[in-house]
Amino acid sequence: MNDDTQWLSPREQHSWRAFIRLNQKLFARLGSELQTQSKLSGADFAILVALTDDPSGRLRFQELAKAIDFEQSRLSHQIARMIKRGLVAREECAEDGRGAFVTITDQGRETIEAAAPKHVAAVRRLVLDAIPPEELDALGDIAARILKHLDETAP
Amino acid sequence: MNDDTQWLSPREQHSWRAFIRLNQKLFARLGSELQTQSKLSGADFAILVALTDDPSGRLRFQELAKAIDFEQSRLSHQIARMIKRGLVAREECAEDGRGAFVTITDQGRETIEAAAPKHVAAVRRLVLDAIPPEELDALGDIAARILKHLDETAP
DNA sequence: TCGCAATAGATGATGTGTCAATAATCGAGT
DNA sequence: ACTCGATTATTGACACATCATCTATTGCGA
Repeated sequence: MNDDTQWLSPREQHSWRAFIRLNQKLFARLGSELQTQSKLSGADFAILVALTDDPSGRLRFQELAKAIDFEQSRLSHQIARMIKRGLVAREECAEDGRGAFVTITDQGRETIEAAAPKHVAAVRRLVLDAIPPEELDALGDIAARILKHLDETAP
Repeated sequence: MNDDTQWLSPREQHSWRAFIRLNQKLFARLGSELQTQSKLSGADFAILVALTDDPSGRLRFQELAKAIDFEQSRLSHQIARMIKRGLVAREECAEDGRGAFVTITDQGRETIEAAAPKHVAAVRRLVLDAIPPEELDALGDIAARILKHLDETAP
């Protein structure tokens, strides 16, 4: 192994591993609470929130995909499953014969309205209660910084 | 909706959403680079690293599961797939008739030794280059704090 | 208006994660 | 020595993600 590799320093490694581990545990935990309390996956939740955020309660596939950062195909499968469960519906698009809207159903609305408070409570209990507001701000700043960098180093 | 819910303040929401989004994007990106450069999933990588970390290159399922924070069943499926690809092997355990070891194969070793430098480079390029060392430390501290809280609030 | 690249979305194959149920073995207490 | 609960790992079913491929439509330029 032609070793000009810049391995992580112990300090770097320590922080990086903590970060990785946090992500695995935290999102596993949040996902599992969502699942047992509200029968929703994280993806379900994100989609229902995005649809609720829009005044008309409906979005084109592309818009929705962009809003929650899903790939086209992932979204297509996801929506197919959600239609089967009655959470959303497909609606043909008049102006563009190829396109379609995704709309939230009444059942979808009820579901998200019941789920959201529980989810917020979980976030508060698991994360916000663990760190003071300044640190949350710091976390947000760092996240935003890395995100920006990621977008600049676009694939 | 009986609303005594403590919704997130705009400030909280801002930080929290950035954090979520970071996780989705960053790990998707790292995973996809790992996949295309080294034909490994994040799980494959974690397992090979854990096995390499151990001097004997072999671990009991339980130890391995604990080391990388996998559930039993997930690990079992994962190892089954990796055996099929020749990256690891199963070895019966003499002292405990129930148990088994997972050992890294030569091919597994070659694979991880080729993959690791590329992965480290990706972490450096995508993350460490985006933030100064103090912020990485801060990130590590916050992550550790939340992790500790998560373990205390055990499920 | 014809031709064709680009766009919108669907689909099937495959790999991955989770849950519930199962089977084998261990070990502590009787 | 026996029994029974705990531990160790596997399995099958299903939800989810990704990739490559496919179809239909649009819209642009010759």
